[in-house]
Amino acid sequence: MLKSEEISAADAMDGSRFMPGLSVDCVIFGYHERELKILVSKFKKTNLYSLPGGFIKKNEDTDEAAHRVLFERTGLKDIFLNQFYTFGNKYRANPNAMKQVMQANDIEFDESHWMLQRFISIGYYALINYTRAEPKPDFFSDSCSWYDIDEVPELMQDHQSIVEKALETLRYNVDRKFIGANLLQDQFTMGDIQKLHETILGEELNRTGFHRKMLNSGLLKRIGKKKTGGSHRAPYLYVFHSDDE
Amino acid sequence: MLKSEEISAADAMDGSRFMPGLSVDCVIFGYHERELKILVSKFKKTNLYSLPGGFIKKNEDTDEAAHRVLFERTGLKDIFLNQFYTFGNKYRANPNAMKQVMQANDIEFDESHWMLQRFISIGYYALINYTRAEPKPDFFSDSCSWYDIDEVPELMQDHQSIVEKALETLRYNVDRKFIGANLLQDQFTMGDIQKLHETILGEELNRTGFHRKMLNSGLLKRIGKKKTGGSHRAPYLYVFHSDDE
DNA sequence: ACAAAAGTGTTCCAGGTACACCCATGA
DNA sequence: TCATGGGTGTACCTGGAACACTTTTGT
Repeated sequence: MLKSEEISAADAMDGSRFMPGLSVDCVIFGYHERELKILVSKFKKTNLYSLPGGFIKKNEDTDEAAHRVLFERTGLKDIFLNQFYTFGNKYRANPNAMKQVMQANDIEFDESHWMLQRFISIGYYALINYTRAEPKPDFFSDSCSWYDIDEVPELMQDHQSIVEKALETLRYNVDRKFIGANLLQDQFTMGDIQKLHETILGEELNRTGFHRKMLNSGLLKRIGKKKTGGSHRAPYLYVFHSDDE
Repeated sequence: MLKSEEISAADAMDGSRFMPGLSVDCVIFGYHERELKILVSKFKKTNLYSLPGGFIKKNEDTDEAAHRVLFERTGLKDIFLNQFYTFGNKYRANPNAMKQVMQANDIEFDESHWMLQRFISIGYYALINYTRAEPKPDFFSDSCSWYDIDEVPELMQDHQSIVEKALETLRYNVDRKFIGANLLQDQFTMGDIQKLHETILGEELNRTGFHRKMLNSGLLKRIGKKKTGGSHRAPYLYVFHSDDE
């Protein structure tokens, strides 16, 4: 079902379809069992790891390009996506890495190939539901998979600092935007949200204070009790208001 | 003294020097007599107004490009400059306006000229000292001058929304960053800062609360009294700490 | 002496933190 | 019935808003 959207080898190498010297890079966050994770791609037949990214079609908004990359990698649409910074250092070119990639894919190229030039990259971060995503590698990659945020392999170029800036932005926005609504299941307990926030921020939060702050924010709606849990009082379940009101 | 940095007609039109399809646009804020102002350029022999902007040289950081634009328009270096958003709507092209500009400058061009294509623009906002800037038009402009923020003429393309986003970011950051240090003179009274903040935010602030908040922030240093003022108690003068500590 | 604006003290309230206590549930 | 984690009440602290009062200057 994704086939129609997939980029073929010929398409991927046809620089004339894209805005030259420009790319989008996506820091795609997921959350599972108290771990914050991101998606990382590994280029075929190399040891090069990178963020999922792509180029911007000549008749495509940059936001559309980011959504397209996201869809191609995860199969998900209508995702929370946020532009956070544009990386325009003059040394942002990757000739050696890209040569390796093209050689590994038996692609002919010369020194002036467009993929060897300098790129300016627009950084987006996305929040997705870990259980719903089905990570898929692109044409150049043989894997696209989840890594715990502190176990990310060494990334090519400045992608490590892109991740850091994304994480910084996420932390900065954590109690200002609907973070949980995108990273959690539809129904969750107060403890679930608190654990999520603690994982993102990397620090423990006061339980009762957090509880009240969340309730006062008006974002949550209490719906019932859960029982399957362990040997303790069954907590309420909550949903985010925007779901149905 | 600026001559060596000025862009000549030939240079300005030589697209091969720049990253294609990319520009920086600068919202340059100044403050004078309780008015927040920005610099706006007017293209020669047209009625087109735009933000000061420029292209990114092939061997230049985007930040450097923004600083260069700023220097060329104001004669100032080491300016507070902040990237705030990248505008990548697919309709960001300006063929009609640019044709007018080129015709007005007797420049020959055809339909495929690089300046007629789609541009993605990286938005920066700058804070400068109104009294120190010496606004200078560029090659294509016959003026570059200050406009009160609510009396800005109609700007070409989406420049109006760039201004709005810059202002929004400025308001958001007003008590988080060293706003005053960049927009005020070296020495100022508490009333001066309060009036600046009120102007930026577009609302009145509690005098005593503001006073205390500023003192508690630890950013200010009290240095002495001023007397020249009107018929009232002489207020203290302050400087920003970073100036000499 | 009076008006004007600046500096400072006091009070009040909201939000956050901390602690305590009770509640419900499964082993 | 006990351990465990969830829900809620109360006390405290801090920072901002609001108000009053005092201080200093020029007219």
